[in-house]
Amino acid sequence: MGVTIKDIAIKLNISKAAVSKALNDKEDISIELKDKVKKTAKEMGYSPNYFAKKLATKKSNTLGVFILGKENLKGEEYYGYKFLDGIIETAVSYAYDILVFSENKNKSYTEIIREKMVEGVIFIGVDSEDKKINSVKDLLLPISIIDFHLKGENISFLSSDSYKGVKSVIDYLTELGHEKIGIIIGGEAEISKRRYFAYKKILESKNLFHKKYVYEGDFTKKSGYEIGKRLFRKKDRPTAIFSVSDLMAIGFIEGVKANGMKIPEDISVVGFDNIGFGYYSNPSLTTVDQNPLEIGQMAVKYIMDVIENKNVNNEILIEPKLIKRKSCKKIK
Amino acid sequence: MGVTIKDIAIKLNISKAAVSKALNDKEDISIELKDKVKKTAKEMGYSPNYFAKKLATKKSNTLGVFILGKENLKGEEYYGYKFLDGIIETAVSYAYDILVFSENKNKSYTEIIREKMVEGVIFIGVDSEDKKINSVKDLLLPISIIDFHLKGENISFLSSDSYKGVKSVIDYLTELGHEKIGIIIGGEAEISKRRYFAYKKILESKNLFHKKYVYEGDFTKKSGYEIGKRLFRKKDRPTAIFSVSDLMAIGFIEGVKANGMKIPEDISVVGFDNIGFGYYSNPSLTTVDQNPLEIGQMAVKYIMDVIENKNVNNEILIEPKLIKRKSCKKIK
DNA sequence: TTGAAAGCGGTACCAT
DNA sequence: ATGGTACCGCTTTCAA
Repeated sequence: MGVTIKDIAIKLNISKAAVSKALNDKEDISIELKDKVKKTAKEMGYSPNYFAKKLATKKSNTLGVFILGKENLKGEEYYGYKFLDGIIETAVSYAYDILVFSENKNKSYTEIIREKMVEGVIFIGVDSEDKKINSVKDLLLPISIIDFHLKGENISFLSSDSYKGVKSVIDYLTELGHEKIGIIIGGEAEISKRRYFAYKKILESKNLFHKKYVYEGDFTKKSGYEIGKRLFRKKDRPTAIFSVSDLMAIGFIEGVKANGMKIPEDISVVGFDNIGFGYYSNPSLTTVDQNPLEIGQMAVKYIMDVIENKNVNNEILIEPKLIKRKSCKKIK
Repeated sequence: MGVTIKDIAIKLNISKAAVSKALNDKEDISIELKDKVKKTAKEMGYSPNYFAKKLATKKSNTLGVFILGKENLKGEEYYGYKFLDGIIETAVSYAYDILVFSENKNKSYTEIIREKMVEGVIFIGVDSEDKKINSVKDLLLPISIIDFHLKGENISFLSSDSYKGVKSVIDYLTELGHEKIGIIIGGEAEISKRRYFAYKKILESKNLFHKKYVYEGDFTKKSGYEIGKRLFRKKDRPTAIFSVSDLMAIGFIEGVKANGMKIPEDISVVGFDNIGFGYYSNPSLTTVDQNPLEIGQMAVKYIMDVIENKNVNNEILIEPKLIKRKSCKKIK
């Protein structure tokens, strides 16, 4: 099996070198020969042997993707796969292949990377306690890490831009006429704090921040529910609520409805994360999508830019997307 | 960069051949030399060049995975990625690499497969209208296709076993004392029909089947809700409901609760699919997990079995797993 | 513009 | 048990 350039060379009675050059569109070869070679290559069903090519050129044209952190979840969906679409799509556009790896007890990240000869690596789902990750610094390969900070020569950090995400929420709500905008936070979690700070800063700049509209949950749906339920009794209620997570937002909606109030008629609500169920909740949930597609795309682009010696920024924040659904209403 | 076997050979003053044999644990080489070679290889930081090896042996040790059908979804989660865990894990255990591909306008499946020289291919998310898939028959490679039938030499069909899944539901409910077990079906959808037939067959064998307990939804959450809401008025109600999908089950629960009835006190409910939100619903939803992990594992195993010339079965049905949560109650 | 030949880093056959 | 060497399929330098 397998037609090789040698076969083509013999058939056309020319040299292997000429065939190779023709097939690779090199300059120093006549157009006529190029066409002839390409034509017969197609006729003969030629398909290049990538391993021979890679051996000769010492370029693997391959990126590695480590998909980690799946064992820490209980029943929840694994978020990490969402980046894969953007990664594959972009890699293909650069004619790169994607090799996927997972946790491996027997081999270190470095060993795997070296063995497979990838030209760049993307890490998804790195655990904050992961010590082994440090060793990849020595590789000097371009590396993109999603949602995890690691300082190093050609290492980038990618994440969605919390500030812009929150800003899009507040802008949207103010456009709809809301001025009393509450927030449901999630305790001390890093991610909750970041979103809360953005919220506070933005509202303060508009003189709309009020401590009394800050409600403290704990990232569970139940905590959102309780807040929604208690809301009924308050005399001074916000007209809109921004929940730092979709799950609490959905709990909140249920809690509010449990008292006979209506969403969005009585209060508008916006979540954050764009979990699958928000699409089906009642009403469907307006939320912020972290834009994992673009994060994946940029992870690849960073690596390509390093390979092509372009200037790069090691801190890449992606603008999240506001997904407008039915849980918000224009007032006034 | 890159220590090669030649470097090792020079250092130890032996031949490349000896080094190669030692590193590959061949029989015809002394143990002493083996140890010595391995030791210095490690010292020198040797890492094999996989491309050279693959070129020489003509074995790629690589599997390709096509991840398809992502553009047909609106807001829902993409299910296909769930198979990836099992695929990667199993491939690693066979020392195979995984190359992932996606839709590609410019190249056919066959072209990609041939170019990348994979030894086997797994298809995820093949569209039922996909004509191009037929061409892969000519490849004669071992191919595993999840949830899609394609007849061919070394082509396997993998899916979860609907019958066993439904059986585990009914068995569980009868164990809990239920005899009036209703079902919410989803119209004419293939998947709904399969589950309904299993339900009917199993209940009939126990003389528990009654047409009046069959409720017709349409796979939307809303349809489940309506059924739940109407249930209140019926004089003869089932004590348990099996919904052919989680989404309808969750809608049903909401509908039932809207009338002040309680789950699972007034009626037990079981879903199917194990969507992420079932874990958070109130009460959390007992459901059937299709066991995508094992499907992924078996997809790889099939390919390996073909490669190793073992006997294989081209129709692989995986036993789903019943996930017991809080939406069912023992009666009597 | 074309071709001969060396080399990429291994493997494997055949001698020794 | 160890080594010499051809070869896997392609690229690339240098000469023609």
